[in-house]
Amino acid sequence: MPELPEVETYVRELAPELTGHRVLGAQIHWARTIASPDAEHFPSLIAGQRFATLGRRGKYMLLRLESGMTLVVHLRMTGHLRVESNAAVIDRHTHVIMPLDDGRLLLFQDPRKFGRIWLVPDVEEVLMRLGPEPLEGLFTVDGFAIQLSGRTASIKTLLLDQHIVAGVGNIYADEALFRAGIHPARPAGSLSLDCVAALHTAIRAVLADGIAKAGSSLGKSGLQNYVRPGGAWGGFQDEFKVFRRTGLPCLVCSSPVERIVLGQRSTHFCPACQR
DNA sequence: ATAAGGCCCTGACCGC
DNA sequence: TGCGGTCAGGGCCTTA
Repeated sequence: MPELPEVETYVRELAPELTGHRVLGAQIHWARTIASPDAEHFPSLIAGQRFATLGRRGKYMLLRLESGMTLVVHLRMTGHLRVESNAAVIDRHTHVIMPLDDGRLLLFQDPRKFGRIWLVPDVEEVLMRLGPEPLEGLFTVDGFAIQLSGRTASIKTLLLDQHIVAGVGNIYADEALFRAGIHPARPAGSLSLDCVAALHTAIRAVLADGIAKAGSSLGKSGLQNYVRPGGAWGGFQDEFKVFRRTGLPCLVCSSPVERIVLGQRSTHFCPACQR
């Protein structure tokens, strides 16, 4: 599941492939992938546009075009954006095909069909509700504490709320809570300022480590798995302390890692280290 | 405004 | 081997 580190890896590795190249058009095989404009108008609008710079906001990829418009891509659960020379990789999960000016193909593939693509003049149309970037200066301990104060929902649930902080998903939420020593079911408003500060530090550290390892590949088969744009696996799954380690000994204290469900999401934690 | 639940989707996995 | 049922899960929508 692509979260901030996985999307950042995509952006870094796709940028040299796409920058300066022109899109010739688009074939759309699953109309709902195109969120804006509609699938009918998308191909003529993207045709002829040249990629300028690539960026990221939360879990959204921003492919900026020389025209000033931006191609925004959200991979959701199982989306893949890749550049291929060989049309043989086109399969029934390939929902958008964008030929490039040098004969290569920019492909959007997604077995689960949750991923979305926008082509917009102003990215704020898509991103306006997102909270601060966790690795940038606007994400502060004080601001984070204000967002959590008075909230009765579990801290795990609120870490997944993109309005509070952008880019954290299930993997990095569990790992950050472990690093901060906080029980995921704690009501968010019950955390002391010290706890909030520790969590703030842990979120930044775990995301930075995830980026350094090029994201987390979970070992599921085929397109179900996150892989880097060139097909290589990420490496952060080898650093997990609790995520999908249910029943295995905590790497710090040897207590069995537990799994609970919070906000309809699997949640993993060490009952001894996190209270 | 907040919290909780449903929905979109389909491959993988499980039990029989 | 084959088959039906269940699960995962980000973001958005509805309901209370």
